[in-house]
Amino acid sequence: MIAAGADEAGGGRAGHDRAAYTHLAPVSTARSLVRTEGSSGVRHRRLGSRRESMTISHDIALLSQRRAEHSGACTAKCPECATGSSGCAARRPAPDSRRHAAGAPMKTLSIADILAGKAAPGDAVALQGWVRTRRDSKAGLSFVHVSDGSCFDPLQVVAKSDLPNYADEVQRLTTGCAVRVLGTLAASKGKGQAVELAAGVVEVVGWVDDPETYPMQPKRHSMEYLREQAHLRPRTNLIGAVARVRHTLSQAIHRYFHQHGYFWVHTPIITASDCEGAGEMFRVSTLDLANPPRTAEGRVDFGQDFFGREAHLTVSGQLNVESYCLALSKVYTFGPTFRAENSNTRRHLAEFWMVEPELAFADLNDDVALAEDFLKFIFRAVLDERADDMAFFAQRVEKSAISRLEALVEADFARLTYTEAIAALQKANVAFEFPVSWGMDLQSEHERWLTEHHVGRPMAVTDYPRDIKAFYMRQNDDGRTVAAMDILAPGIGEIIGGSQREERLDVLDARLDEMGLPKEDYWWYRDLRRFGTVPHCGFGLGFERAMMYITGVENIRDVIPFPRTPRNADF
RNA sequence: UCCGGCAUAGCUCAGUCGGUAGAGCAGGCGGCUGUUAACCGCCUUGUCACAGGUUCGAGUCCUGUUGCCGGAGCCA
Repeated sequence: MIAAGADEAGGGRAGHDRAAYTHLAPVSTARSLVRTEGSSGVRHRRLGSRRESMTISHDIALLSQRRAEHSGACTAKCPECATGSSGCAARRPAPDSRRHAAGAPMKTLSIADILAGKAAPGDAVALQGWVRTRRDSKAGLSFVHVSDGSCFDPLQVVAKSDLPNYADEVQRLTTGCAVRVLGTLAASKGKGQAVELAAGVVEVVGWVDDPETYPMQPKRHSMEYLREQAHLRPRTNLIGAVARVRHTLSQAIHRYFHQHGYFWVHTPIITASDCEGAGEMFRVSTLDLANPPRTAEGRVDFGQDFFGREAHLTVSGQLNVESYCLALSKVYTFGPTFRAENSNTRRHLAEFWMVEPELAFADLNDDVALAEDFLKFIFRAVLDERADDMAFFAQRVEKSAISRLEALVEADFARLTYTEAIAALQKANVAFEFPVSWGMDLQSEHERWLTEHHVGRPMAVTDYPRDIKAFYMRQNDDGRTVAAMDILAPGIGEIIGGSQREERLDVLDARLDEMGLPKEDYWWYRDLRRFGTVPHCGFGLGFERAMMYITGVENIRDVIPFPRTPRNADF
């Protein structure tokens, strides 16, 4: 589905055609490229001083001179160059380009800065980035789209044939070449962009070896192929946008908690604790696998291992963060977590990031309120700060990418107990694959129906049967449910799961016994209930799941830079 | 882990009933144009995933292996 069809030349690309525009998409998400009104004021702040302008002019002259010298040296060293061989290593200016850069005192502007109006037409500007496309005009100029990743849009460089290295280098630029361009920002004479850079100097910082086999060709690639080129795929439109949104979402998460008085607790990656619950864990060991020490019974003697006991990668920071919650009151953990489950689906990773806040002197109502406020804040931040990338997702990946986020941000979350939800599902005139009965866990189809059809907006389902939930969730007075909650959202289903924690030692112990969990393994967790216990609650948000929801990207492997899945830890 | 699908040029794919392989893009050369994934002409490129089997003959049919994808389970 991902790469159906081969009509890269034609139109009629559906919104779900994820591969089509991953690389060079001329998608115009640039709106007000340069604010003409008042832009001179901005310019003065950044580049307008006489001294800076002179520096830039000097820089251009300097680089021109060095370019000329360099070309001469190249020809002398390399007879092949004269024949026009493009693969000649000796002609490549890479070593010299360091000198060029070192000798350039001018401040380089990012494309994001330029498009934000920090330079105005007429300003001298230095730009550095990677070539997306080159289009030549025999009339004596080339159009080179350069991207530096600072924002979605590339900047068009107009290079004229009077450049000293025009025929020798500019016309040999291919997709992926790294360039540094000094020039003058100008209002574009063409359509499709408001401004462009009239090049005074085009310096090739890094050539592309063998352009024919450069993996990121200016065409559609399948998502599967891009995963195999994970080191180069950030140069595509899609993965670049994902990377920027990931950053913005991460920053928004930290900002939300910081602004609301939560402390970020760095819970451990390696855990020797046995009490993190079910789920296969990755073992951490320094033992010689071929010849491990054995106990008298013939078992592997982990007492001789690095930590003196078995150790694993964490599957959740929750239990650890609870201990800091019962001291700092409002805390959260945000880091990588690991599951060694052999689950190969589009929604699972062996290594993923999780956000887990924990709040003391608080109950399930506070938990739901926090989740709602938190989700609205972080989604709003992405909409506000990455409008360019979100426009791309809405245009090329998932039509409703923006609208459903806006709907969530505006919505008043509904609330339903599990028992009420089951009643509603049983009354629904819908043929569910899994029959509905009290005591069962809600399937994805049930969650989707509840949030999309029953209430038609984001919702919290609370108070689930105790028998289908974890040992640490607080038992309700009815004796058969626990104070757990899931946040469900249209278009995805469950996005957050949380609970009020069992703060009563006797109830917790009874629960541990019931589930056959050895109390001694939970000694420090139980201590928290012995020494100044308080009602507290928290929830977990899978960061990549949130990324999928935001971007509409269907496979979780494409919203994380280097995905780890069964049989795949390349890069 | 289970079920299903797929594997052909650097990339995206076509390949009919079994008869030794094709298009577009990329790349090269030329033309044309303030171009917009430009366009036009010509040219270059193959261990048909791997290992067996059936057959006069296998990209095509059969078996196995590996990898990838989707769904389920598990979950975030």
